[in-house]
This record gives sequence, structure tokens and C-alpha cells, in this order.
Amino acid sequence: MPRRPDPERLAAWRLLLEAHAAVVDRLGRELEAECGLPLTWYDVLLQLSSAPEGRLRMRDLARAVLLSRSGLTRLVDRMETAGMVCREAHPSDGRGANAVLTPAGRAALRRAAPVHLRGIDAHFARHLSDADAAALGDALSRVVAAERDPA
Amino acid sequence: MPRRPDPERLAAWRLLLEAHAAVVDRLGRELEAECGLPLTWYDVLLQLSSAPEGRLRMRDLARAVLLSRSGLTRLVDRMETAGMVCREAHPSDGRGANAVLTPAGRAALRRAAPVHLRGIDAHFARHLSDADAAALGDALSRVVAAERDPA
DNA sequence: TGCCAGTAGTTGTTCCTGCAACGACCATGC
DNA sequence: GCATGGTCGTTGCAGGAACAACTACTGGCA
Repeated sequence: MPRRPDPERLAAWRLLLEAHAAVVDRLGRELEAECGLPLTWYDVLLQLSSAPEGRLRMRDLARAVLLSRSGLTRLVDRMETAGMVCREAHPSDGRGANAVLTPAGRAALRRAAPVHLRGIDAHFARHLSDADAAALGDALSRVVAAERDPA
Repeated sequence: MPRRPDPERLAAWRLLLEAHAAVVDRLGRELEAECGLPLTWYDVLLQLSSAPEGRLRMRDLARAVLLSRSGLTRLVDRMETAGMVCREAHPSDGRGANAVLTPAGRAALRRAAPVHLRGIDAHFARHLSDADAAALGDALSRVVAAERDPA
């Protein structure tokens, strides 16, 4: 017989869906309004800036920003047109390409980060007690890990 | 000065994004593969079935499934073509329309529900302790409530 | 009664995404 | 050397979503 989640956990799942939708929507709008920057662009800039030398292989960047390879190709196209990233051939793998953060991209991230972090605090973090944050981190990291390793 | 979330809460936010993406993607694929039903369709069927008489105003349904009004119009178009819902004029408000669950829609939901619930258990609920579930529900309901009431 | 701001649902348009397919390239086998 | 299977990034294509404009209707007010 199929295992079903109990009502408490089912409600938790539903709440996760609602909270995600509400907060992502809000953060996206705020970032767009105050910095003219889509959330996906911010994510790319952030991932690149926290990578060594501000560059990342397309494949790895796609994984980091939770996008398909083709999706990332178009996204980097747009951001390259906007001058925030550029491409370079991979030094050792002839198939590969790196996306590289440009100074303009770094500047955009510096402008956007305070806005986004303030939003995360106001719309999410502020409502979590220390215990909540710990439990959430614990539980969700197990969920993510289980999905990564189809053990 | 702008308030910034501490690293622990920031990590929790990031994990929520990753868990949401991973689990929604997985659940959607499983439902599509085993029942030929997109996740959004399931959500519509579920909301309708839990409404009195299996009918809901378009506006309310749109809110319930976290979609824009225009998005819901097209979605109901597709589902109506598939015979799972139908529209009827609202009895008292000449502007309004109700989406109504058909027998076929009810049957599809009955087939899909076990699959989906099993998935929620396997990919999400199973990884939560009782305390985790309680903390998650508590915290996320506060987040959602705060977003609903711009207090 | 007639007017009119507000709301409901639909439609046109545009944007973004994933899938499938493709050429280029790597790596391992013979 | 060179075939072969696999990976990387890109592209054609189709589907789904949001925004804004539009029509139809409501409800309050003079």
C-alpha cells in the first residue's frame, strides 16, 4: 500500500509552496523595481562572484542557478548583451565555455545585493526564530540531499 | 542601515529554494509519467474537489492555485477541452463564471492523488521529524500570513 | 433614470523555459 | 591511427505564463 504523508506534513508542504510563491514573487518585483534586475540575473551574478576569479563553466553555472543548459545559454546571451557577463573559451576543454563576470556585472551585483538581502530579511528571515531557522535548515538540507543522491 | 539576514537564515532561504525546485520538478515528472497529468492540472482538480459542490469562481480558483487570472483562463481552456472541468455562468453575478469539476475530472483526481501523495511522502515528508514538521508549519505560516497582510 | 468607478473574465502580445536535435570535441578501446 | 560513445554548448520549436488592453457587468450615487 502506498505511504501517505500525515496531515501535518501535508500542510507543511502546502505552506512551503505558498511561501515560496509569495516570497519569490515579492523579491523579484522589488529587485526589478529598485534595480531593474530580474531575479535570475541576480542569481547568475551572485554565483559567478562567489566562484574563483568570477568565472564558471556554463554547465556548472546552469546547475547552480537551477536552470537547464539551454535556458542558461539564452540567459547568458541576454546578460552578455547587457554587458554584465562575457564568454571565454575554456582553456583546457575545447568543448567548454566559461561565463565571466564583467566589472559592470560586479557593480550591478554590489548595487542589488543590499536590496535583495533586505528583502530576504523582511519577507522571510524576520519571521523565523532561531530554533525555526535551525530546524528548517536541517530538514531541508536532508530533503535536498536525498534528491541529489537517489539512494 | 538595511537589516541583513544572518548566515544561518540566509542558508535556510537558499535551501528552501533548492528543495522547492528539486521536489516540484520531481513530483511533476512522476505525475506526468504515471498519470499524464501536469502538476497545475492536479492542483486545479484538488482545489475544485475540496470546494463545496466542486465549483469555484475563476477569481478564487486563480488565487488558490497561485496563478494570474489570465493564466487560469488558458489553463481552464485546456482542461475544458480535455473534459475535466466545465464552465457555467455565475447564478447571481452576471460577470462571473464558475469552473466546475466533471465526473472525468473527479476520476482523474482519484487516480492521481495516490501517486502524488506517495511522492510527497517519499521526497519531502519522509525526511521531516515531528519537530521539524511543526517548526516548518509554524514558521512558514507566519511568512505566508505576513505576505498576505501587508501589516 | 442615468452615470460611472470598479471588478470579472477574456484576448493579444511578449517573454522565458524545456525538450530534442545538432555539430564540435574529449576519451577510451581496438 | 581511428572508430565510438559520451559530454558541452547552441539552436529550432512548442508550450505555458504574465502584463495590459478590452468588453461586459455590478453597485453606488445623484
